[in-house]
Amino acid sequence: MTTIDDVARVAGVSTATVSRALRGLPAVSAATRRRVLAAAEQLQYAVSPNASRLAGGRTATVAVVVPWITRWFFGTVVEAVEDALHQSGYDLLLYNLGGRNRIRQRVLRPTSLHKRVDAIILVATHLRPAELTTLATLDLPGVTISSGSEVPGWPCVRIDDTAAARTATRHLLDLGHRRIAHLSGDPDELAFTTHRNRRRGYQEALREAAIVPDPSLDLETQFTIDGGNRATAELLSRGGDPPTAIFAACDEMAMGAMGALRDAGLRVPQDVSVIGIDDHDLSAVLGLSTVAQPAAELGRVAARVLLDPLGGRELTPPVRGVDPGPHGRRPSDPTSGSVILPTRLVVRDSTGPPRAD
Amino acid sequence: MTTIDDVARVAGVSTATVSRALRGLPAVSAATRRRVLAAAEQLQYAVSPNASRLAGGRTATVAVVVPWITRWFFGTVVEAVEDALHQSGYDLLLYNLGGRNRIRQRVLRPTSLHKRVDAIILVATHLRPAELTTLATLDLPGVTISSGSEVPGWPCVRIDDTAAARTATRHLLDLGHRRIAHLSGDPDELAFTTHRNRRRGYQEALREAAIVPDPSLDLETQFTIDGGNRATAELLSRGGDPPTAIFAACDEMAMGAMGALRDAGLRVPQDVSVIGIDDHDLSAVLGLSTVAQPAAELGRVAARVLLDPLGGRELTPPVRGVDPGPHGRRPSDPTSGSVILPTRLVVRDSTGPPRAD
DNA sequence: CTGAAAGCGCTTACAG
DNA sequence: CTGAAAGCGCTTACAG
Repeated sequence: MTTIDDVARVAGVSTATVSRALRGLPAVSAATRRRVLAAAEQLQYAVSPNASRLAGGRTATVAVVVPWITRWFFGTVVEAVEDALHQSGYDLLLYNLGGRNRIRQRVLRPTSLHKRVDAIILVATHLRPAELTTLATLDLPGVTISSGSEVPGWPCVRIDDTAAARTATRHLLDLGHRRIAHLSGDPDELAFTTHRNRRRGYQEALREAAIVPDPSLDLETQFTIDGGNRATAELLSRGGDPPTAIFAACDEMAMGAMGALRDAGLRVPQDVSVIGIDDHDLSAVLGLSTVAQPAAELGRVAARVLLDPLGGRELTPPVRGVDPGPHGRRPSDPTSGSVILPTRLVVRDSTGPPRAD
Repeated sequence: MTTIDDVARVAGVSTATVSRALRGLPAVSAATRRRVLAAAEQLQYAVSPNASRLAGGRTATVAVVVPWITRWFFGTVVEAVEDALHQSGYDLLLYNLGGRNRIRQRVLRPTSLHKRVDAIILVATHLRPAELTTLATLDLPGVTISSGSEVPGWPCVRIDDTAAARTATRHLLDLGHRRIAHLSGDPDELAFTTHRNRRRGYQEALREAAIVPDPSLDLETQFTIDGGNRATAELLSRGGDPPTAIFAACDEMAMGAMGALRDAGLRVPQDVSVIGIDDHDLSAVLGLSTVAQPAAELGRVAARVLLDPLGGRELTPPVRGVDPGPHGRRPSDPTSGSVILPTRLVVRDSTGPPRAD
């Protein structure tokens, strides 16, 4: 294996000079730099990340923690984050919680991320008190996306969930619907603040229309196609007065709802209207009305918010305490750098006026 | 930051003993081990991965290269691989090619993965000759999943694409269809051997039924919902004699096709039958008939095939050359360890007999 | 602009 | 079973 010593020998300089030349540091003459680069090229030299990181005191690695990489929102976020990190010279260490507690314990405990990453991106994950303490102990910079928990000192990049839900619900109200069901996430799911805020928006919109929310129309299930499917099937199996419209807290649940309606012989939107939140890839094809959220943009912005203070390739230690410096986050302003990105109502074929009968 | 020296001091032993005790090596007395573990616990000590890897000569990291993390198949594979790797103590370094050449160059060049990972998992990626040379130069163990290219010395975990396509097509033939269209992947896509094999299965099934494949019914597009949508729209816009059934090379394309058919006012399956390959999460909800492939199982098996010779947590250097040793792969048997997993026809509501007219 | 030397925090023969 | 010491391959003051 060729090392920095080999390059130094071939170029006729010291290893210190090789190190500087290869990293583009200023204190190297043009001629020397050329010789070093030529030697490195000739030897097909690649720096050892472990040696470099050990000596340099930084890992150039960011942990990305997501609940379920297979779901549209998280996959899209990770794709954007991966691109941004790699462009800035950072490695991406992926942790997929997947609802498994053993993974949670491995990731969210003091000894696992410690010394392993320079920063953390936490996507839609609700933290238990002990886990928050762990993160505080780690004392690493980080950013949350669609935060399930506020982490002190970490900015959060998100949409306004309450407003998005209100927009979706109001769209149904404007069409004339009065009995509007809501499919919400399981409170045990990882980011239940998302569910809570979307429910709040739903209820606010109803109340603004002088409708008292009917608890029997508000179902908790999984944030998945299958969850939406089962919840809707249950709603329909109850008998009584079914809703004329369904607001699902995400597009995947909305798709599941559409499937259940079809199975029950009901037409969308003639018999029941359906709207979600996301603008999933499939939504356009299925004609699903939705409130679009910019998942990729959330990832891009989060990476930028995180990396800017880190200084791109030149990591400076996270700033803490009394004097936060020019880029520092003030303890009194724990969400400095937080960003809320806009959503947009997209009306397609799955929503229409209720039947006249 | 607490180091191994701190633990050694508190436990009253040398750092060598701490190192051995913490890693569970046998040559430590029970009493000493207890003291060391207690000291480590008390100090909240976590080993520095970089120092450990530099000294130990292994990275305990596996690179996972996928074309598009946002697509169902790759997301599902990555989820399974991530679980298996983390359980075995390996980090997962994610590379999402995303059709971007700059990423390709960063990943698939000699200096990027070198010294950074112990092994590579390459998912459905077709390699150019120069990239194959690069991998040979890196001389790392690896495994391909749904291989786009045979990498010498790397086993491949996959389904039989030709057989899966034949099964799907035969299902349509058995229902009485004669004009069956095929939606295939773009030849520039990353894993075009997949497309080629699925086309072959389609054509073989037709020929077995004494039907000459009609090139005008065989469309190349992207392996996505949108690709299937546009290809189907084009098929329908041509006029003439439309197909009575569509075999899409993956479920996402099939979903796009269903959308285009709906937009054209055609019913599935009364007017046109549709079948895909995958068994995507959404397929059950949409009632899409398909040939199911075990994406998660492909990932699990690939991780096992890769990690078994690596010896789990105790990495031994990859075996090369004349004497491959007990776990080695013989140069004369480049795909030793390769696995083909079974697929399964799943008939739902999107396929039926052609119209009688 | 350049180099000698210390140091990053571990692991691993080697010796006992 | 345990320890002293060398070494992994870099980076970084420090000195010039």
